[in-house]
Amino acid sequence: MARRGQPRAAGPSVSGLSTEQEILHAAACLFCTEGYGSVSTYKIAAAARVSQATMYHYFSGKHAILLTLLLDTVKPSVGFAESLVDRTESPEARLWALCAFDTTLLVSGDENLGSLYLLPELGDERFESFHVERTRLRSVYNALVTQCPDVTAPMAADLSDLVFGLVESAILRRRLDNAVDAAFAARTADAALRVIGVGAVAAVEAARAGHAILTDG
Amino acid sequence: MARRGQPRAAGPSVSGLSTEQEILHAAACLFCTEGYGSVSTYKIAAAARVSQATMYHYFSGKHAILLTLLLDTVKPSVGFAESLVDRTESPEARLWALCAFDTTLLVSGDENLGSLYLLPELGDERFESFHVERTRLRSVYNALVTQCPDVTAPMAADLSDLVFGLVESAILRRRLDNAVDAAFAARTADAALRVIGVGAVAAVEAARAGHAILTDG
DNA sequence: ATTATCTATAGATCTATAGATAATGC
DNA sequence: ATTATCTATAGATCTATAGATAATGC
Repeated sequence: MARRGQPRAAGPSVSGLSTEQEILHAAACLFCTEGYGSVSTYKIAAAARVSQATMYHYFSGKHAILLTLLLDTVKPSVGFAESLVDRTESPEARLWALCAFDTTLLVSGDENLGSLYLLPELGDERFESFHVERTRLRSVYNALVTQCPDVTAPMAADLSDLVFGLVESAILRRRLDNAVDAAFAARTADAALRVIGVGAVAAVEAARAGHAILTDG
Repeated sequence: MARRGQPRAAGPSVSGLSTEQEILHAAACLFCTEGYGSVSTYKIAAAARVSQATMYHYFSGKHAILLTLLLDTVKPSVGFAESLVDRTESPEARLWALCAFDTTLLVSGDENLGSLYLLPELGDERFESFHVERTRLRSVYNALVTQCPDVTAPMAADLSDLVFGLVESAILRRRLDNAVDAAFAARTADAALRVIGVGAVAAVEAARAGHAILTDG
């Protein structure tokens, strides 16, 4: 199973990751903690233990690395969100599940990958396809919030933005305090239902049904 | 009132701002939209219509510009927050006022200055004094949430982080949709009270009293 | 004399490519 | 032959400083 091509000067990957994965991992770590523009291709390559030129064998430039990371991070959320649209559980239960799912993604993993969503450099048009995915995700939040019986039509857009914001604030929280416990996602989802005005009794039932969506699949 | 020194080649400021203010304004705009590491001192100087070297007359480097912007932005929040600590209104009312005040600051002004809080580059030790101020602000959120009678002690830290996150999510919202109406801050403050479990009746009274704090001063 | 600005530039760094090298596959 | 990697480097860009210049203040 040995690979083709000149061997890496620094020796093979200890983690067993492919070179491409090692580059992505190193870049994710650096982009999240030091920023995009502040990190050079040289620095990424050094962290991935390859020469700077080797990066170009896998990616056309730094922007292509970031785009890959962004799409890999957002796509699971979009996939789960869109799978909820046609389910028969109540909108509150599905919203609970979506909030808990996304919060879990944001607070798990070695790096705080959600940080990538906050980079000002994402305004660059090269990252347009990421924004398309993110907008799809927001649309599902908006659809579920709108369907909740407690939500009146004029408030729906506003409340769905507040809920979306509450979930994404997990990114900010994690920066301050990397130790987030396992139940944090459930508490965030509970708080989301309170934000849209679901009463205490209905919220308990929605949380139960939402949790069931996550566990049965 | 003419100023000393060689005149600026590009002519005097049209806006009436001092050169130093023009540099800060240009840098704020660029840092928020393009990032910190991605913006060169040359680009800031060009936007401020001075030579790149002139920047160094006012600031020891790019980091000093960012630190000035950060402290100028966070200090009004800290000042207001700490003025609330010794007031006699209910903790819910004071929390409402703080959320509304901070949200208003985040959504007003030409630039989305709150974006600066999200830059990964803030991990650099040069920005430590900003983090000290931000921690003081968080402490007031935590103190007010803890004092609310609806909040049980084991939940207090978590709920105050959720509230703090909800307020800061105004930064993310504004990036998506710069047109935020005047009542958005009040709706965010209302949502914050729901997050910590204040009942509907008590929330109306807290919002009224909180609003009074903002208007009487 | 002091101040604010400018021009010029040295030295550092960064990106992207050209071309060599060392492995496997056929 | 193909692939993955390396070394070397051209050219672009960026930071920070040195030193000149053009205004006001005394």
